[in-house]
Amino acid sequence: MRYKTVIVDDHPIVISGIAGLLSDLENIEIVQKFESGISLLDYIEDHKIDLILMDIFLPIINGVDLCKTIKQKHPKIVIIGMSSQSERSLVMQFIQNGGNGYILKNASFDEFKNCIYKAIDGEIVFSEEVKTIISQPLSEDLERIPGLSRRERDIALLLSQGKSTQEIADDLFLSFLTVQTHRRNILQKYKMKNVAELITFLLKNNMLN
Amino acid sequence: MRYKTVIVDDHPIVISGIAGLLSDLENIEIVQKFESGISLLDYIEDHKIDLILMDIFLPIINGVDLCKTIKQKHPKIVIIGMSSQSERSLVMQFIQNGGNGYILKNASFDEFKNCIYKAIDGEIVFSEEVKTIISQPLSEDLERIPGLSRRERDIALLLSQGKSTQEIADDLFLSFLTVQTHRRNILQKYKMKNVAELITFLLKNNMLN
DNA sequence: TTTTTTTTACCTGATTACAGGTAAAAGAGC
DNA sequence: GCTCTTTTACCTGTAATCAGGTAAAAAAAA
Repeated sequence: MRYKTVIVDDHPIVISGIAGLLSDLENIEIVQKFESGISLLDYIEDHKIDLILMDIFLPIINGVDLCKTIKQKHPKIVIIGMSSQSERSLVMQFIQNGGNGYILKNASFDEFKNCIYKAIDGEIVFSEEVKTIISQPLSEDLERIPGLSRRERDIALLLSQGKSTQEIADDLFLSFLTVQTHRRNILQKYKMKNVAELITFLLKNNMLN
Repeated sequence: MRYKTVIVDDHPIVISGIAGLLSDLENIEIVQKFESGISLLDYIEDHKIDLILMDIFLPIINGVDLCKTIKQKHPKIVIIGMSSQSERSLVMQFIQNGGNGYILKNASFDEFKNCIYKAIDGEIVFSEEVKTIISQPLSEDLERIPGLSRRERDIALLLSQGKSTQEIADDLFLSFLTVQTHRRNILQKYKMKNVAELITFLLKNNMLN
């Protein structure tokens, strides 16, 4: 049996690179290439597909949402995500939305081939560098940081827009004193001296938006 | 004459994609492929090269510095930069350091071919999307933003670390009042209400570090 | 249901930031 | 030389933040 495979990437060069790589694999058949997720969604309704290799950073619709949409209707299709750089949270998000694996584009040809074969066999696969990314920071980066509550995030966002305590209170229909308490709690939670340090911290850790 | 060409990219897939593309061009001969700039610098001393296609985001040494180094010793080599996303300032920097062109990786095969041919003929070339990037934002993004002076950047950096006016004054051996003046000037320059808004602005525009 | 977290709210005092105006010395550019 | 920008510095007053303690609804989790 030959696995009907499609490639989704907004870089023509990358598509041709992957296509060249996959042409070595006998039981993989490339049936189509796409530069956006929209065109893939059209195609998928009328054609049988077994395997999808997709870039995560795509125009219009991103890889995570694309994966989720496809998996809802076609759970049997094996989907492998790719990107140049990667963050732990992004990889986890992709897997939680049904992805069968994640490969960094700096992976070697052998890594690519191994991952694809294992994914077809039903395994969840990661390229080497992805493995180190998702295993290491678990103890320090994500578990150490408590995370903002909904209200705290609202207030932090308004703080980053330069609003004063009074303005935030007016915006959220709260008492001045309530907002003041939230401010203090946020600062204490991360042991920050003032909003300046807090916002630097929040922005660098992508905790706003 | 066949142009001796090397490709530098830390993604094996991209290398093979470009190699596949260039194999169609009769007067281009790919003599070597590299995953980092260091190995290229070694190679270049002992071998004749006419054309280099290089990724800008490389490990250890970045594309801009690599281009500068090569051009100092070998000004006749034609160097074309590539990247996935691009900022205006980065493209300009690359050209100012001797680059002969810049192509976004989402360019079509035809764009790639055209750019390479024109670059060989001595032109400075850009792919379509790069052209729009470097022409459009001139009036709003870059010229509108005055930029921080050295001292202002020092102070802004310490502010982002949560330091108070007095602490900054102590750190930089300045009067409290001097730092206060700088703070006000920075806020006025960008019409920001307070440090919170300022730091959001500076970080989002990569104006710190 | 009980427990924990979140959200709401108040009081006080010390510290700091912000807005206004002013100005001289040093350096860069023409 | 002159001009513009930058860096340095001072004074005053108002407004806002920060740190301390306290506490009761409301919501979420156990």
